[in-house]
Amino acid sequence: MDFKVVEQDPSSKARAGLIDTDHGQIETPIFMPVGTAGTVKAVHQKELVEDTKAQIILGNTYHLYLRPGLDIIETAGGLHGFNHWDRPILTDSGGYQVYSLAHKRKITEDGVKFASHIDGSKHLFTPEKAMDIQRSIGADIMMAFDECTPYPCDYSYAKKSMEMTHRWLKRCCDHFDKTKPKYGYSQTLFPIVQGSTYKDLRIKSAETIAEAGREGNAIGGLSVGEPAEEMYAMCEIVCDILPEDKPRYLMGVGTPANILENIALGVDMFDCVMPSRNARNGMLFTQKGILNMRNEKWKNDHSVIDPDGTSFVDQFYSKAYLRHLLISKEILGAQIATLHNLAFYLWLVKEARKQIQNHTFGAWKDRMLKQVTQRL
RNA sequence: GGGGAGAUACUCAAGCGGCCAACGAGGACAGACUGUAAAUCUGUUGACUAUGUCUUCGCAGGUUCGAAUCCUGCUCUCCCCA
Repeated sequence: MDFKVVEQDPSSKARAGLIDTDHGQIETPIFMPVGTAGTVKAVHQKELVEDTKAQIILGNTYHLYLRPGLDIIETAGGLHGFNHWDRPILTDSGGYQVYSLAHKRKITEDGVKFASHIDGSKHLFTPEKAMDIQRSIGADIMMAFDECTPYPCDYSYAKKSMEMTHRWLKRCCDHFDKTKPKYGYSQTLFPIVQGSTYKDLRIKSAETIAEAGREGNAIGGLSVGEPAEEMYAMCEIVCDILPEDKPRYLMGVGTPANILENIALGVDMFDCVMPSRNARNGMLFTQKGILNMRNEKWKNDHSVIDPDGTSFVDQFYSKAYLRHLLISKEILGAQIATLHNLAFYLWLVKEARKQIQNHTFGAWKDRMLKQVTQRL
């Protein structure tokens, strides 16, 4: 993997960059749609490429390991061969499941024992195993195995957890470095900053992660319920420590406003289930604000979904029709809404990149922030 | 023509003397969702001059301190026999 900053915004720490992988180039800042189980829910690969303009998607170590299982993915030639996405893939390590499935797992120094959410079977995830699984999946960007701490999180726990995540990182790096890619293209490993909402812990963690000297760095443990201002504060501290010449990936973020604010702090990569999940639940994000498409006010509104939208669905279908589909729980409703939201998120980061290159990012960001947070 | 069963809020459907403005489901309406246990979850859903009052359980009477619940008549629906 290779990264270079191509333009620095003069009014903030925002930058436009390029990531090169063996599966192609990624223009940053970038939003990466989440495809946990090997699919970005409700969207075909063809639509993902041609309509949403996705450049890289996520997969999940925990979910894919449990189902369909690594033997099947390896036989297919890795996840790329399995789902026929031929662009870059990033896999989360299962660290988020340590948080989201907290009541189904037990943490020890060795690793995390999960009781499968599917059948209750027990599975021990260690840093080494997380590397092995991601090698088998064939992710272009692999994530270190960490503990995503909850919010609020008391200081002593946050510190202990962070220190363990750092020890796990060492094990991840060692194991990554002594194993090889399985499918003939290169893979890289991103370590993850933790430290909850504590400034000193975040500083310590960012320094540790920077010292690991990997090709890119991630910020985790945020957007877990803390106020946005705390997220920004932590992100700022961390971004200032993480090396400038490597991509910074803020995990699990966020709303359009969160993304703009964090781009301004120097973040290059984002992922979030929000555009896809909320789409399925009837929420549309647009330049002009947020629409709850299930609301009665759209019932007889036959104007196009989003006149500013870049997806074909935006001008092709009406609000009234989309509302009908969503209310009726018709599958097409989820598909249209997801296409719209992902296309919007990808437009947002692409436009941010353009504004950074034009040195107009600051004013544009302020204007967008006012708009995207509106409730329509 | 004879016999039987039933009519409950937008719909279906519990309740069968007081704990009933009435279980539950659907629908409708609103909200939540941030490295996806999520095409999921939560709340509201008779009216109002709203920590209380009023009007509701086919219609009209009656019994009772008290009725959606018991009695009488009527209207309508469904089933079986002729």
